[in-house]
Amino acid sequence: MSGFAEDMPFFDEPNARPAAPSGIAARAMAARSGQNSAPDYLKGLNPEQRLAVETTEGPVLVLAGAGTGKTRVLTTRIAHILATGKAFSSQILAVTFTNKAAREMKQRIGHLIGEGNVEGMPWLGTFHSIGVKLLRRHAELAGLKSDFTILDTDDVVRLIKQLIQAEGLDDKRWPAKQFAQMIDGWKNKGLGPADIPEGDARSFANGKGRELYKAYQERLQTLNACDFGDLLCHPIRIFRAYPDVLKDYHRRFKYILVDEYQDTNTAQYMWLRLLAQRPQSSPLEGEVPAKRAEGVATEGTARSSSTGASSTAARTPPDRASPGHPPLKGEGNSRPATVNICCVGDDDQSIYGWRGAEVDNILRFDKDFPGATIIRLERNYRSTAHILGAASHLIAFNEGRFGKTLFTDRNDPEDDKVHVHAAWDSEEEARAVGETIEAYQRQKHNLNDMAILVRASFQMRAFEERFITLGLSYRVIGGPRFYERMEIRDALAFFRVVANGGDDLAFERIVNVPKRGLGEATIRQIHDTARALRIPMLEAAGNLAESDEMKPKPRAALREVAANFERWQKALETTPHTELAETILEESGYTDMWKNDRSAESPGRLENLKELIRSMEEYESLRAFLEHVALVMEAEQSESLDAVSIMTLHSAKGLEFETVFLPGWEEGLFPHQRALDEGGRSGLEEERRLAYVGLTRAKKNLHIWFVSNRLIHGLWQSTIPSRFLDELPETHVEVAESGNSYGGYGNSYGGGSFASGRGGRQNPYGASRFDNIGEEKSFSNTYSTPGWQRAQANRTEATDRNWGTRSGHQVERIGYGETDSGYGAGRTSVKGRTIDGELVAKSVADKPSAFSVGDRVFHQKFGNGNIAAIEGNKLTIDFDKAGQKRVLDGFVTGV
DNA sequence: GGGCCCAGGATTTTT
DNA sequence: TCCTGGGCCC
Repeated sequence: MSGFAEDMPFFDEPNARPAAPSGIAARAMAARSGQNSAPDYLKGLNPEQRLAVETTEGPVLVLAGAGTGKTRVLTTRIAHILATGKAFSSQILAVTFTNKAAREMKQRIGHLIGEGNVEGMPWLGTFHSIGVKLLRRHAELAGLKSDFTILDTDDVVRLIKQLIQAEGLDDKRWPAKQFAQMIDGWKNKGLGPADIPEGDARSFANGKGRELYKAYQERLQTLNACDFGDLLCHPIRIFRAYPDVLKDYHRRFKYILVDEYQDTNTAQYMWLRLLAQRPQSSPLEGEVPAKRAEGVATEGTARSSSTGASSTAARTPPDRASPGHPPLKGEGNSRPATVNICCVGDDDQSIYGWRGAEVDNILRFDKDFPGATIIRLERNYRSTAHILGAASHLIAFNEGRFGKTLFTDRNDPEDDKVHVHAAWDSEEEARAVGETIEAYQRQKHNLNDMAILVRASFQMRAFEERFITLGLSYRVIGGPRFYERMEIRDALAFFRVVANGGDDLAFERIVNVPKRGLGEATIRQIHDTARALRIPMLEAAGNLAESDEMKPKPRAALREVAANFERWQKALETTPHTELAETILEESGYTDMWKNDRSAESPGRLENLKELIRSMEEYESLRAFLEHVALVMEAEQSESLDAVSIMTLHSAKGLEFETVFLPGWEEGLFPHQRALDEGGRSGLEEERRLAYVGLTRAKKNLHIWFVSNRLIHGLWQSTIPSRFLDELPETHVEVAESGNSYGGYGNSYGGGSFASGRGGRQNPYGASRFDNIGEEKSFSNTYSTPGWQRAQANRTEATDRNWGTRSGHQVERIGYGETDSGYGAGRTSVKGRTIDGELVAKSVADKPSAFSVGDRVFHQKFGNGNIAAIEGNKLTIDFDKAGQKRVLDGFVTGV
């Protein structure tokens, strides 16, 4: 990564001299078709976008900054390839990460070239959906049948738990969930049981990690099932072991496009490389519009005749290209040995490293694909100059990046600077954000145009609570997904068994739902019988029901279950699937179960079940629906309501809003402590990219908040403003006077960086690994300024107050009235705060309370009340108005 | 099988 | 502090 600096001149090349060979070709072509009568779909593209669209041959990396028209380029590029007859839609492989992105692309291509023409595009989809498609065609090469089932995380965990128990291991000491994550991690890297590092193998299950992984894969095979990772790993293995198969796809795919390339993990990378590499590419390939019948995508893909023999040959290490390979630019017309692959992404928006994404993939694109054209899209159509200025300045603190600078032509002196606000605590923060939103609302802004983007979901609650009291409509995006709800998964399990009697995991899930008195013992018996006879559990249950090995009660229950499924399976052929689904839920007693349930959630669950049935209507058959569900774990949100969106920064990627609120910019929360502890410097850089993503979501108005006190795990902790605030450029930022100021009557902040001006960075408190990262260059003087030294000298538990006063003279009004005493930092409980694992703020939480039961006290938020109980410094108080609450004694005063 | 109690965990998330 | 999941008892 450090090598990038030297390579920089090359990276700048495409912009400096856009007329790379392929560019010339593209231009020539455009000229031929008449420059002035350029097709409609090319109109309105800027020169870089157009270059990205028209450079169809050879490897191309499009570095598309936030808001620079990435999707537009991708879709127009496809439209262009189709419209110019370079390939049929069935010869284009276009991969995305999410179904949403795939859907959007399909739609937009449709708009460009007419709906009728897109219907092809059979190979536009997510990595996983394309993986399934490949695997269904060649299942037998992976030891599966083509109707294999796809397990979700829940199934996987249950299965692993069984295996751990079968090994005679303590499933508490070795949690199945953890192992499932390990397997996932290995599969993200494309590693099979034989490939995993010895250390990894030893670290789990008393050194049995490898055997367990192997056992897991074997079990999947007997179940004729795959997990998500396998959808990529199996095809990789097949491609490696059966060159004929791979070659067939080489012939098929003339153009490969990849969206969000910075998010690819190693397995996805390997998969792409296999498809993209053309060892003996024909000189004509990709140039002659294929008018042969082959293009019509007959399903009869050449299959290797040698079935079985599931290959273990592919034990080669990850397919990385030699890093030292110099870029072969300007090699005239010689065609690189790779397909026409176009990857679009933004290294600055790589925020999924923690789940296996390798930013490195995008950073070494030109090494992997020598002769690559790199095109930067830096013209931003989304945000104001202030927002872009702030974002660019911040992201420049990262080292491992290509380096782009977004710019805009927009220059409206009316545009607001980025607002930074301080608040006392998270409630105050929520209140202030609420007020700001209402102020915007009064100016006729739509709630739909506003979003609150948080780092961690626990932050959402304060906003929700506040908005409920205000009567402000909001919608939470993300959270528990529809298909992850218990009732939905149960229902799906019934359907899965009906569609595929061999789906043991689904069978186990619902065999005793609703309760039929089939306890663990019975289930074990079914399990054992099934294993012994190598038959599905459903079948084993049927056999047992007819034998006399069972006690009468479970026997009757089993008989009923078996009869039910038999009946439903028959009905599958004759009954419309939505109708059948309803019947199943009725006859199994599942709907009744929830109808009889008196808990608060049951009406919602019944509603969800109805919704499930409704959503099935869009699919042709039960099987088609199940396939969809396995791959699409999302539920559509209704857009009709005008509401503020609340979501995590992660789920905000790719979205944009007129007005964006970014609360919680405090050390420990953002950047998140765990990211720092576990990810070190790259962890910090990823957090910074997350901040960058957050900033660049805003079109016009951007408000950042930090608080001095946050309730974490039930204890109030004093906090320090995020280092990212220091990394915002003064010229584009305005520090608001008070928490709820709006539209900026606050005076501009003139005291240098947040760090030096406010003192109290983390540095004073302990040795930090991160002290000299990123900021060192710009703020190398930070720690020697008089301000910092003063701060260090003054550093006491009352830091909060310093923050307060720093953020404006009106701090008092952040509280409610003249409240220094009530919130006196001296009595505020400060839970031990760690920096790099070191306890830096001594806990004062265990001092006994000075109050006694029955005392009349006053609390800033809850008003007057009487102390009902005391536990150390925690008081239970019956408030006159607010009811009974537990508060820390530092927050109340005697009356 | 249901309810109670205690321990442990409490970023981010797609497929 | 608050929620979840699992163990244990009736």
